Amino acid sequence: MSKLLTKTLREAPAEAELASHQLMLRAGMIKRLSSGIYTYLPLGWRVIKKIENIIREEMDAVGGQEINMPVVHPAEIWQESGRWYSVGAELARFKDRWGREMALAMTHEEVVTDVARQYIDSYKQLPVVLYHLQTKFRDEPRPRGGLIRVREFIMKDAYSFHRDFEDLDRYYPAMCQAYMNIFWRCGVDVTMVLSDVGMMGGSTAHEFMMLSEAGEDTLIFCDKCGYAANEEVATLQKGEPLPRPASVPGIEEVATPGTTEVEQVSQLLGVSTKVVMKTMVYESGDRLVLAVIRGDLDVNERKLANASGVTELKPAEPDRIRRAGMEPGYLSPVGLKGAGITVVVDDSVSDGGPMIAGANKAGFHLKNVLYGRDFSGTVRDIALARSGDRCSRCGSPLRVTRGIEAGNTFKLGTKYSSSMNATFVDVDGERKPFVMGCYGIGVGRLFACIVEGHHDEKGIVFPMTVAPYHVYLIHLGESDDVKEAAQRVYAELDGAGVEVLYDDRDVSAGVKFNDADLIGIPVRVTISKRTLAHGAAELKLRSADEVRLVDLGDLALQIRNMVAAEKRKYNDRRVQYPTVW
RNA sequence: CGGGGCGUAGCGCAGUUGGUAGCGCGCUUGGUUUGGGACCAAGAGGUCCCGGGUUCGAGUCCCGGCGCCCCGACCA
Repeated sequence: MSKLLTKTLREAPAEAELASHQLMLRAGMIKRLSSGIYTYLPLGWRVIKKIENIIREEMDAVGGQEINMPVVHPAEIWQESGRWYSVGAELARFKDRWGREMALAMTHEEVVTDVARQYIDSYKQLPVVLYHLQTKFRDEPRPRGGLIRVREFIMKDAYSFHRDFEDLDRYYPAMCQAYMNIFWRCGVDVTMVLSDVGMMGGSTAHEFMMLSEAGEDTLIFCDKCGYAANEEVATLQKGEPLPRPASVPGIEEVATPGTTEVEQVSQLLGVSTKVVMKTMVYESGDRLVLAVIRGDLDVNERKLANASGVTELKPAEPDRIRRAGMEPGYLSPVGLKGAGITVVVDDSVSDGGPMIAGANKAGFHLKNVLYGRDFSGTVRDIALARSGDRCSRCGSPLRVTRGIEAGNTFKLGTKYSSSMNATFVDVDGERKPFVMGCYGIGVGRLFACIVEGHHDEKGIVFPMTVAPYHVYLIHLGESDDVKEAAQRVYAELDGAGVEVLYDDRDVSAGVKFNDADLIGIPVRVTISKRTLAHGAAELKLRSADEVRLVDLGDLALQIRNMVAAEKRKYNDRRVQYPTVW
C-alpha cells in the first residue's frame, strides 16, 4: 500500500457529481486527462481486468472466440459500409503522413465483417462468434458523469455470423443469457428492454439497463405483463379511434383567437382534446418534418426521426415555419405547398374520423378535417408512451423510470455483410451474405454501474467478484511483533491465492479504516497489539457491521472460505432473462 | 450546438471600495502519538486559465479566446 500509486481524497473534486464518479476519484481509481478521457490508476485497472475476465468467461461459454482488432482504421472500410458518410462528427477522422484518410475505431462492424469474409467460406463453419475488448473513440458531444459517458472507452463487442435469420434467432437468446450472467456476476442488476436500433441498423435490439435516477435513458414498464421498453420505441394503446361517419361535411373555418395550444382549442370549442389535431414541425438539415398526432398524445421524436428517415431532428424555428407557409400555434397539414416537407401522421389520426386542425392562419382553426381526403402523409406510430398510458400488450397502466445502459444486443441482419460483400457458400451452393448479430458492453460504464449500485456514505462496497483485492490488511501500531504478524498473514494469504492489499503505512488507525471503507475491498483484516494478545486478528466484511476475532492459525482458511462464499453470492446465481417477447 | 455555472497551491475553498495572495486538507523534515481522517515545531509549493485593454497599480474592471462541469439533442 505504501507503494501503491493512488491518492485517497477526503473531499471529492468539484467536477464530480454522481456518487460513482466522486467515489472513483476519491478512492484514486481514475484520473481525468481531458473531457471524457480517463486514466485508470492501479486500483481501477484491477477492477477493469476483473470485469473483463468475467466477460471473457461468459463469452467463451457461448462459443465466442477472442480476437483483437485495431483502433485505427483506413477510411475505405468505412466507405464500403457507407458509414463514412452517414456517421457524423462522432467518428474521429484524420490523415496519416501520406494524406490517406483514417478513422479512430468507434465500433468494429466493418473490421470484423472484413475478417469474416476472408476466413469464413462455408456454411459448415457457421455459426461463428468473435469478440474483443478494445478501446473505442467516439467524439461524443457531451461526456458526463465520470465513467458513465466518455469519449474514449473500452468496449467488449461481440459479433455473430449465421447462415440465416433462423440461426441468429436461435443464438440470440443464449447471448442474452450470457449478458444477464455477466451483469449479475458483476453485481449489477439489469433489466432487459426493447430498444431502438440506432446507428447500428438492423431489426431487433435490446438494451440491458441498470435502473437508476442517474441514468440517461427513460424506460417504460408494465408491471402486469412485464413489457419493458426504452421510451424511444415503447408502444401504447391509444384507445378507440374516433368514429368516422359515412359522410363528413367539408372543411369549415372557425375563429379561435389566442388558442395556440390544443388544450385552449378544446376548451374554446367545447370538445375533447382527442378531437383536436396536434401538429408539430421539426427540421432536419434543409428538410422540414411535420408530425400530426391526436391532441391528447405527445410526439416521440425518436420514432418520428425513424419514420421520416433522418437521424437528427430538432424543433423548427418559427421563422422557418412561416417561410414554409405555416403559422406557429395554428399549424396544419392541410393545404401545404412547397417541397421538402415530409408529413408523418400518427395512426391515432389516420384511423379516426374528422378532427379540428389549425388553419395555418393566426386565430383560425379548421373543422371536419379528414385524413386521406384533406391531407395525406406517411402513417406511422409516432406516439410517446407516458406514465399512466395503457400497455400495448395488456392494457395496464405503464410506469416510467430512468436507467443506465450497461450493454446492448442487436440483430443486425445483413446490413454489413451485404454492403461489404461478405458471403459464404450455403448447402445449395449459393453465395449468401452472413446474417449477423452484434453485442456490446461498455466496460468502464459497467464499472461505474457497479459503484453506483454498491456504495454507502463511507465509500464503495465492492462485490467480491470485481473488487480490486479480496482483502484489506491493516496493522495498527508500529511495534515489531504486530508488523511481523501482519507480514506473516500477508505471506500466508498471498500463498493461498488470496489477493491482499496490505496497508503498511505508518498512519493513524482512523486513516487506515477510512481508506479501507472508501476503497471498499470486501474483507478487512486488522492486526494490532490488542488482537495479538488473543493470538488473533480481527475480521470484518465491508458490507456488514460485525467484527470478530479469529485465531491466527485459522485465519487463512476462514478468509479463503469467506472469499469463496462472497464470490458464490454473485457467481452462482443465474438470472433467467425474461422471455416475454 | 442551445441554456446554466465554474476556472486562485495536488484537492476543497476565501480573497472587501482595484493596493502586489491566504485558509483547511495533503506534501517534506524533526519530535510526541497509535483502534475511526492525532498533536507540536519548522518548511516547500502560485504564469491567480490564456491573450489584449483600462489604470500609477488588475486575482478583482472591460473585450476576446480556451478549458471544465451541469441541463437538453446523440450513445456502451
